[in-house]
Amino acid sequence: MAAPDTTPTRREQILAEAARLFARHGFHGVSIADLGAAVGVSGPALYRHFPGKEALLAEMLIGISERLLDGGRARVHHDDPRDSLEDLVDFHIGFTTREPELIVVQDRDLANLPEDPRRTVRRLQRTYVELWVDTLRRVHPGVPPADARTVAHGVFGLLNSTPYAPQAIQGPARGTDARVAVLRRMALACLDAAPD
Amino acid sequence: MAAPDTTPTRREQILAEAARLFARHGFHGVSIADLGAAVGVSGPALYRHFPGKEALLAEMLIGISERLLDGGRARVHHDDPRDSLEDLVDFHIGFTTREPELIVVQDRDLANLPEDPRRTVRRLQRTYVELWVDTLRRVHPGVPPADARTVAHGVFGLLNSTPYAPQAIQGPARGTDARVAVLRRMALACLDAAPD
DNA sequence: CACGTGGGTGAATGAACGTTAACCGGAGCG
DNA sequence: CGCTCCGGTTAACGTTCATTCACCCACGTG
Repeated sequence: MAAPDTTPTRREQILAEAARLFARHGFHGVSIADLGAAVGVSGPALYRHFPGKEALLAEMLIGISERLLDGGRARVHHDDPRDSLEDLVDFHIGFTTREPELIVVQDRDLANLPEDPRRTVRRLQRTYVELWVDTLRRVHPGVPPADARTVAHGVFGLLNSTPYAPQAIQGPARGTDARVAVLRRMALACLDAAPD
Repeated sequence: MAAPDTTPTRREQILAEAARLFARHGFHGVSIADLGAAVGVSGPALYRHFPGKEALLAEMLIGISERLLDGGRARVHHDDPRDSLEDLVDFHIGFTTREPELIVVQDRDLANLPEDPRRTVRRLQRTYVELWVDTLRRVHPGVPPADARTVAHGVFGLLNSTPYAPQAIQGPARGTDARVAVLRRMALACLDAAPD
């Protein structure tokens, strides 16, 4: 494959900086002017790229949920559901380690979305959860759906704790590999704790 | 023991409503006027009880961290560290099920605190984490501190996922007991997954 | 009974912010 | 060359809010 375009478009720069800043200060803690400054333009220039601040957040959050859902779907097609489950874990861990800011924004600032995109995001999230629930129940058929949902939410909470680790909050760190290994083991242990 | 004073002071009413509203809409999503309305007075009346909006948040968050730390400390004095660990799990689950809004506010709105109280909260939180880390390492002496910290954060993420469960978001629900049981099993499984 | 104080009120103030308006320079192109 | 977008700029606007002011009522107490 050819080297992908290395220079991000202005639009992508803005979304990336917005993710960083929203993660650090919260949606309302970042002004349009701040965000402009972060990409080297000032204030109202952003309106050339997005219809407004909320629309920007909407695009970010919908993007995240879609990437999660798409990635998840791509990994549930193994013959052995156990393999699917492990792949889901690895995929999710990869996402949280590669883009901790997106994880933070996604569950911190959902409430700041207008009604309409919020429903979209929630629908996508629900579908992603169901992916896990179904796979889990294929591995452990005895588990009631409600419990499987509890397990799925719990495992997300567990894996999404990465961004709050002291080191992870600014830039990738030394101990990343060790943390990934520990999280992986914990997640699988949780998923196996489901039955009985 | 005598029945404790059943009528909360105005101050407590305000803190309770603030927790509810902040959890639902975020710190910046709730105006002083909203908050006043929620307790049946209007706007500036709150300044009779708190020096300002941020001070109110500070008191709430410091209160939460202190209650967690105190509760945690009260449970690590067993002879068998394994008992301490299980008590810590039960205590923490109790807190998250009894007061989901506080958990939400605590990790969503920490960033909205002024520098000074924020440091206080973080210090309290760190101490609470160390309580878990120490207890965990007493049970599994081989685990390196960094890994133990990863485990502790992960378990918090897991247990704190309760408030985001569809049912828990508004009022205590029917399936609470089942969820508690599942979470407990997962938490213990995580804690035992720590060593190799 | 006077009175101070605790807890309220509505109106005024001032800052921060999202958004819009008016204007502009340059790159591609007929 | 001249025109049209594209992506900037600064200044203005209007709202929303936290906070402060000036005033007020109702108690409990000396």
